[in-house]
Amino acid sequence: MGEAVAEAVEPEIPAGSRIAAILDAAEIVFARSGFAGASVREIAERAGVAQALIHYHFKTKENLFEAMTARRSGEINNARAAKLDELLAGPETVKLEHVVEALFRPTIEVGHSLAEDGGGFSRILVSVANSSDERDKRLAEVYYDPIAHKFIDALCRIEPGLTRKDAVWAYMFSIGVGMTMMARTGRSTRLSAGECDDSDIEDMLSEIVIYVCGGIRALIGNQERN
Amino acid sequence: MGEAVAEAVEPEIPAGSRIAAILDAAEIVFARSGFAGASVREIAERAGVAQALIHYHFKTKENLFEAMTARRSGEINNARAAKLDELLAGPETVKLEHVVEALFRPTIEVGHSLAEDGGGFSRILVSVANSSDERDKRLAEVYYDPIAHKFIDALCRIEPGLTRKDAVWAYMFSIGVGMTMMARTGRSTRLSAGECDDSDIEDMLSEIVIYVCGGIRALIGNQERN
DNA sequence: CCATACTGACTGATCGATCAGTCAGTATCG
DNA sequence: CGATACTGACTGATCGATCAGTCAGTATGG
Repeated sequence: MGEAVAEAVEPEIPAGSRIAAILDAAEIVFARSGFAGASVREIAERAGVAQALIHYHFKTKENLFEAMTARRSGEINNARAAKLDELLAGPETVKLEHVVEALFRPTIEVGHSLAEDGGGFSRILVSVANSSDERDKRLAEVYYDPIAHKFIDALCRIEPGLTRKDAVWAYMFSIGVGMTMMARTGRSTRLSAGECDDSDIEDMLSEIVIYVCGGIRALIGNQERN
Repeated sequence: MGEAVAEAVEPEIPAGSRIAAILDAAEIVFARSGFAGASVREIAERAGVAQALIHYHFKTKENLFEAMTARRSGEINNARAAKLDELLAGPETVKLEHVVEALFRPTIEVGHSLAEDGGGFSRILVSVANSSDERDKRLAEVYYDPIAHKFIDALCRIEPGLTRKDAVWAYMFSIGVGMTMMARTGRSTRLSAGECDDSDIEDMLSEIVIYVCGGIRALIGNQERN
């Protein structure tokens, strides 16, 4: 099948437009305050537009939130899919470590742009992924389930000892580990007196890859335990 | 030093009291709507008390949130500490699997009470743990850092090959995996067409223990990689 | 000339918090 | 004993602030 996957709703967003300014502002404000805690007023102020313009373009606060989510999710998942396809298309055997890196690296590289403290869309992604709220669950399903299936399929293919069930658990748990990285709470820095710096992306990512691959491999050959 | 650790602020909460009713209601409403999304009015209504009574007892919405958090966190971490101390006090060598279970089981057993859909305090814990909000960060630090240090120390003791730095990463990543379990989004069920049921606590917990122990062990002997 | 982009002024609803005041119980004192 | 003083628990009413959303009208550019 083709390559375009998750857009078709977004009719392109001119980079310098007021719409892009609104989405940028929304990303920062929603990241800091969450959906309920954010106000359309503050987003408008930060974007330098009238509040009514937001309602003119997006109609509701919920639509704005979804548009902002869709924009970054498209970026992230296109990059993820490209990396994964490249790995799977190659002639040599695929290392689990490379798949895991394809899963995580685009998320942090896209997610940590904007927002002065480096935690822009990442923070939103964390709360959406962990929320039981109906809106957030729908967004996770629409924008992240397709890529999840791709990675689960890849896990099954490169690790034939992994049952489908354990591959799904492996994926879910690994995403959970990734959330630690995305949340950027500074807790690891505090708990380690500075040794584990969660703003040092490369260091954290290398540790995560080791841990996650170890976890996934531990699930292989697990089918007779049930 | 003594044994009492995290209370001393709470002057006991009579089980059948109105205060307990308010805390129960707060737990349900905050779990569903988050801090900003919840309203003191709704909590009062669910508790069957006047809204003003909540302000009489707790002064502010923030104080109410903290009191509710403190109550359950005390339950959870007392149970965690008891299980861990019991393991470490025994004569035989401590298995990593048992430490991991001591970390997670109290969390789900306490956290999944109340709230019709089984996701009561768990949901609050997830959002607090992953939030970059100052209030949530303070709560995590006050109520969860002490027990975190206990478990990190235990990891270092039973797995001498683990550096302190990697033990902190191991702890952080493992908590991240646990969050997957606490969030109860139903996503694993959806992604697996029913095979991975995140409301089947025992099944999920046994998978998590395998994955987390595999991840932690993969970090052992990692010091020369940097 | 007309659609698209955009705005200031506004609305009704709802928010957390505060208020004066009620009421049952309890200690104090003659 | 009974009157007085005082307490904590609790409430209905209401405060000002803020919320998302609406609308009539203006500017602009093809």
